[in-house]
Amino acid sequence: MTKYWLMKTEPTTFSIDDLETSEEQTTSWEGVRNYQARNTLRDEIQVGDRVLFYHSACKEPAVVGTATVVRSGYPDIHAFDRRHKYFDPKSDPAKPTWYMVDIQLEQKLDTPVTLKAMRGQAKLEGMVLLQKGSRLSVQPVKKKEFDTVLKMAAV
DNA sequence: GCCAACGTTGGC
DNA sequence: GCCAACGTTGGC
Repeated sequence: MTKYWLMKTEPTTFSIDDLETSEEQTTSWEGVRNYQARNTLRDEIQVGDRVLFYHSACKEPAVVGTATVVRSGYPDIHAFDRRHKYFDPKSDPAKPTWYMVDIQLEQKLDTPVTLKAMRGQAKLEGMVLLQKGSRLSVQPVKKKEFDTVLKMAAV
């Protein structure tokens, strides 16, 4: 069954425009270094799942597009590369600590759904993103929440 | 740039 | 195993 997720990225690092201009509009989602998010990437996300693409730590935090999962969890090889910024000496290639998935752009929203707008929407009250101190970079979204966000974009 | 919230590290 | 110190996230 299709599941729904939200993935955060700082647009200065990797934005929706970067995804749009990627080959086949597809990218690997590497560099997640949080165990809870790792578990999600490794164990839960399946091909065909849908993703809200969220820009964080920027002028206007917002959901800016949607993506679909085209490859489920596999080891984050950047953790093994000594010179890479995502290198982690504790990750053993024989038993990787970190995982990634591949996502493909579905649509870039004409109207981003801002964090502010989402906070004003009663239907999104329970959304993980909106909880106090929520820092998870890969987080579950309910179907109803996913649909509500998309509806808000189509104004 | 500030700072609250959170996760991780490491001494004991 | 506790918990203080530290580093990071991310909204404002």
